[in-house]
Amino acid sequence: MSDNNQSSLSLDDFLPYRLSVLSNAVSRQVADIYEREFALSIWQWRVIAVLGEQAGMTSTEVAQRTLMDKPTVSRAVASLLERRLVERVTDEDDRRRMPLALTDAGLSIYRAIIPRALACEQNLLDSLTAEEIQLLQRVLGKLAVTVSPEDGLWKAQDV
Amino acid sequence: MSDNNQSSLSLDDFLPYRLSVLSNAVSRQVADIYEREFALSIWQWRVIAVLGEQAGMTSTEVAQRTLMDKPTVSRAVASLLERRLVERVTDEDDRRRMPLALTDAGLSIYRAIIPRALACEQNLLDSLTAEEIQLLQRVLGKLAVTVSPEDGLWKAQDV
DNA sequence: GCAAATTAGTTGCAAATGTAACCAATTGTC
DNA sequence: GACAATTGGTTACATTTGCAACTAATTTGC
Repeated sequence: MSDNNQSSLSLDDFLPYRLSVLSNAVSRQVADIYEREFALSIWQWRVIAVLGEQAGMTSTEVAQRTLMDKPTVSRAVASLLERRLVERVTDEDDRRRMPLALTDAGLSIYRAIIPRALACEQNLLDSLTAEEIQLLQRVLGKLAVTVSPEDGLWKAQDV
Repeated sequence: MSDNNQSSLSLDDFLPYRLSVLSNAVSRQVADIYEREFALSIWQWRVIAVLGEQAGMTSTEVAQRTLMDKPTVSRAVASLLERRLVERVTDEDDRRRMPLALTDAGLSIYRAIIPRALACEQNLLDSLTAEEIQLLQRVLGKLAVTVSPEDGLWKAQDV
């Protein structure tokens, strides 16, 4: 927070480190919800989250959307299929594509997690003023564009 | 960035997700420096970074400081010892403790990386105004306290 | 001053990752 | 319409990971 101008680096003041530390702490809080209560991995939760937002995505689309790599999506989907939280059909117009959707069970888990996750987020935001929140959102957007201008944002690891 | 009040969640607007995505993108940029040019893993780089800041720490202290777990530190230190970037002595007052320090080679790598890392950070900050930077620092601090009040901050994964 | 409990650090092992190789269906090109 | 190139998706394999068990040195309690 002090001198990040020339040749000295204090890890604690180093933005990438601070972001990482914060992001991980926040992720852990959210993870407690879906891991502990629903036995979902981060990846499984992400698949559910995007399918909840938009049904009918294929594995590849989920991967692009969430920045998971293909094998990770494949495995997450496999276990979700097994648990009957997700179902999959073959697109007859292009039989390589296999659009996914939440089952009723998957949807109800999705709906159970959402308010918890939002409450968790709200808990964080409650420590900030309205101006700070607004500015944080703007700054995160700006930084995201700066680091990966191509895709506008996106590059993740743990929700 | 829109409605995160009640029952709908847009992953893109979800703070934990945004933080994660951003943090990972930023980490990747920094990682390019120490991985590509110096063949250091994140863990190895972190050990070097803290020893560069404060020599004489033991593995356990490094672990606490950087939130790595003990085996990870142990392995990172082992490879750094092998590459003669770090040296280790046995504390004769407590022969379990083995304080670490950078060798000359380690120090010169440290010094080579620092300006690159800071430039990378600066590149990010350049997209923000002075007020935004100041406020970002404050907000990150507040959020860190909110997520993990005990240790004030700390919980990381990739620099 | 000795046994139990603690602490520093390492190692074993099982699970999670990611890269690359892979199969299958589709598209493009000639 | 056949063959190369592409794309959706899975599988194999080597590496990384993190927990738990372990050894060694030290401290505590009695």
